[in-house]
Amino acid sequence: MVTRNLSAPQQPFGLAYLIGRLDHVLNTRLRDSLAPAGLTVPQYTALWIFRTQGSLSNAQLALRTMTAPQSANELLRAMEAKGWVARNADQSHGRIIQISLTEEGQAILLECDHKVRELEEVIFADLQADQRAELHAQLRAAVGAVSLEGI
Amino acid sequence: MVTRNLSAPQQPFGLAYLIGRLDHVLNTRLRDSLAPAGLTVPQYTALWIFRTQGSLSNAQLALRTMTAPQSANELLRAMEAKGWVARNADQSHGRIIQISLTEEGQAILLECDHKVRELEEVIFADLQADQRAELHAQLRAAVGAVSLEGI
DNA sequence: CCGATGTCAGACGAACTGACATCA
DNA sequence: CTGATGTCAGTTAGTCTGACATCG
Repeated sequence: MVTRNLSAPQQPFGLAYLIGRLDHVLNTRLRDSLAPAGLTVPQYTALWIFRTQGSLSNAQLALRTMTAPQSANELLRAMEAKGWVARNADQSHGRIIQISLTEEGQAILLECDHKVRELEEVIFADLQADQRAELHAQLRAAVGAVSLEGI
Repeated sequence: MVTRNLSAPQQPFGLAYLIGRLDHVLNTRLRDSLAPAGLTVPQYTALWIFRTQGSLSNAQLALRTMTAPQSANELLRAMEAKGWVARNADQSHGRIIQISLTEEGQAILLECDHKVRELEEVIFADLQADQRAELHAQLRAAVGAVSLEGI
C-alpha cells in the first residue's frame, strides 16, 4: 500500500509560491493565446463563468470573480461593446440587470476554449489523466476552503 | 488497485481556471497577512528566492521571477531602502552587482514564513500530508514544463 | 562593434476606493 | 430609512516598453 517514499512528510513548503509561479506563467501564455481573438484573460474568465452559470447580475459576477462590483462592471462594458454579452432588465426587480452571453459570445468562447485546451496540454503534459483529475479535485478543495461554495 | 471511481476520465477542464482562481485568493490573503510587516507579495517572493539561491544579480533575479529586469530592479530599490538586501560589486565583473539578503532581510523573511505557513494550513486543510506532497510534485512538474529548470 | 547588464523614465492593464443615484 | 444594486470618477500597485550608459 505504501507506494510513496517516506522522505516527504514535512516538505509541502512553498505551495503558495508554486501556485503563484504557475499562475504567472499561465497568465502570460494565456494573454498571448487570447490576444489574437481580441480578448483578455479576465474577459475570458468572465465569459467562462457566464456559460456555466447562465444569467447573472453585475453584483453576482463580482461575487463570483471575487472582485469589486466596479471592476466587474468595467469588464462588462468592454464585452458589451464587443457584442459578447447582453444586458436585460430583470422582470421581478427594476434595478437589477441580468447579463448573459450572446451568440457571438458563445462562439468566441468556444474558439478560445480550443486554445486554452492546447495550452493546458503543454503545461500538464507530464501528468496522466487520473493525476489531472486528482489535481483538479485538490484545487477545487483548496478554492472551496477559502471562498464560497459553487466555485 | 482501482480506488478512484470511473467517472472522471475526460473532466480535467478548467485547470487553468482553477489555478487562476486559487492564486487570486492566495494573493489577496497574502497581501493582508504581509502588510503589517511592511512588505508586498512580490517582495516576499523575491526574498524567498534569495534565501534558496543565495546571491543573485538583478538580471538573474529577473529570469527567476520571469519579469523584466526593470521590474526586478524596482523591487530591489524598495527592499534595499528597507535594508533587507545589500548590493555588492562582483569581483570578476565590473558591471554585475551581486545582491543578497541582509540579516534584517533574513529575520523578516523568517517572521513572514510563519504567517504564510498559517495561511497554507487554512487553504489546504482538507488535504492530508501525502496529498500535499503529491500536489507539490504535480505543481513543480507543471511549472517545470513551461519554464526553465531549477524553479 | 557587439552582447549582456544596470537603471532612469514614461505608459499601460487591471484592480482598487470614493461618491452618488436608483429601486424594493 | 435602510440595504442592495448599478455606475461614474479618480487612484494605486505592479508590470511593461523605450532609452541610454557601462563593462567585457
